[in-house]
Amino acid sequence: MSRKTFQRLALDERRQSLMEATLTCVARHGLDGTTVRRITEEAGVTPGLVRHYFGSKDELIKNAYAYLIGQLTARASESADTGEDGPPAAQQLRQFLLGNLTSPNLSEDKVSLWATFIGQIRHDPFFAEIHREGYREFLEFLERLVEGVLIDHGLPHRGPQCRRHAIAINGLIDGLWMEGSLNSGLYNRAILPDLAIEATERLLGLPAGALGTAGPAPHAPASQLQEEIAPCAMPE
Amino acid sequence: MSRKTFQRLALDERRQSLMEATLTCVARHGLDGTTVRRITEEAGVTPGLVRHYFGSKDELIKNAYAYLIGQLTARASESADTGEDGPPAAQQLRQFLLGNLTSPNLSEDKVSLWATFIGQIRHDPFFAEIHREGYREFLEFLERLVEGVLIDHGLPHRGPQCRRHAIAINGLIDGLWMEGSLNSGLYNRAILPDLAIEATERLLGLPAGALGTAGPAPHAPASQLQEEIAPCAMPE
DNA sequence: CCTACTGTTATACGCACGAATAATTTATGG
DNA sequence: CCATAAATTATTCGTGCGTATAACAGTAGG
Repeated sequence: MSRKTFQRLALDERRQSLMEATLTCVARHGLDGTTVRRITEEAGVTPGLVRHYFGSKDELIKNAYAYLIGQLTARASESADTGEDGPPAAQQLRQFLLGNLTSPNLSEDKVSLWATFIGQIRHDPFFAEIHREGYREFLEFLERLVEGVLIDHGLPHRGPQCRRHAIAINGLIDGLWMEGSLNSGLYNRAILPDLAIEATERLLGLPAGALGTAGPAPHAPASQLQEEIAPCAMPE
Repeated sequence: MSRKTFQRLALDERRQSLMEATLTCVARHGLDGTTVRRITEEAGVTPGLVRHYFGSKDELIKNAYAYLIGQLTARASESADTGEDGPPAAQQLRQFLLGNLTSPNLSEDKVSLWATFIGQIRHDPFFAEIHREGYREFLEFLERLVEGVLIDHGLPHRGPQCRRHAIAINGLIDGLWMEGSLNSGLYNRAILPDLAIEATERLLGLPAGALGTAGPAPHAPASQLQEEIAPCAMPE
């Protein structure tokens, strides 16, 4: 009986591969269905490696959560490119909303993962800390976008007011993202981007169309209705 | 060694007691930490009863979820009493917002339970069905409230428009409810009710104060702050 | 080419789980 | 007050889990 042949991987590659396999398992089978054996099978290795790289299953799962949140917030921020000579604030905010309410962020997998881990916040301060950090980053980023838009429109933009607006818009995004990802079928979720943009304009007191209400995006073609694919897309 | 003395309970009482013990366990230990032995210990009975009343642990958990959602939606609807001679629509909507963004609905336990089960939707159509029904009920109720308010203010209230408004406000409530319940400490969650009311006024295009922005509720005293304080903890 | 190192596999152990079955107690109706 | 059914307990069984340990194999330096 011969041993399995294997490949030595760099430390970070192996760790990353195990974390991604973990997220795949949690998304596919839930936390309770995620076992060390399944994770390592998904990653194509044997169970012993979990101990070798993370010490325990719990540690692996915590690291996988931090990895996921890092990806989510990074992608959310990237969608609105705030460069030195970036687009005007209104368009940045618009892209931010779009980025959160279309594929790939609007995904049943992602919201499922996200919710599963939220359920752990109460039982382990580590999860709470990761969540808090991600939320803070998201909120502050949004607050800066809001401030820029208000300035451009000559509206009052003192600190507390911007923060209140950011909290409300963030709530709106979160709620729509969740229900849209779960896709209960009560409405076509393709309406969400427009709906969020219009709602944001009203929340900020902007004139209708200030964020470019019509159509999905300046450069994208009109047919966005096509259902996004990616049934089992792993976080890359 | 003598046997444990026990009490015969009516079928529904026993079932309910087991479902509540299940929710307690899930909230306290997560789904993966919820075992038949723990559930029945919490309920003060022996593990055999799970099989007797629900057939299996999985069935028990599904029933517990349905029970939870039933409670949540019922309480949400009750908070705005829509009787024959109930209060004006604006106050009903206001109470609805308040009911969802103050204790006891704004609770870490509840959002933790809720998220845990959301994570199961993808793996079992039963959970998806329960969620869909609860969401539909919530949304339709909200839509009716919105319609009433728009009519009272002489604003356009055709069907599609009301629905869009309801979707947005529902998203807002969901998002604020979640982050507020998790209480990451980035802001005092006592500001949420006012914030939501103001945001809803803007979303619907109502004049400021139309929903009664000042103070928590007509009958409640001004000091609502006394509850959980948790002042803005400064991360870093 | 050898040797030391460590990433990786293979195997085993102890434990807690869900479920099934048997024994016993409570309630009910004539 | 007894007989009978149903509710509840007590115990057992097999399984899969997380983890620990030892054997093996790929890799690098001399």
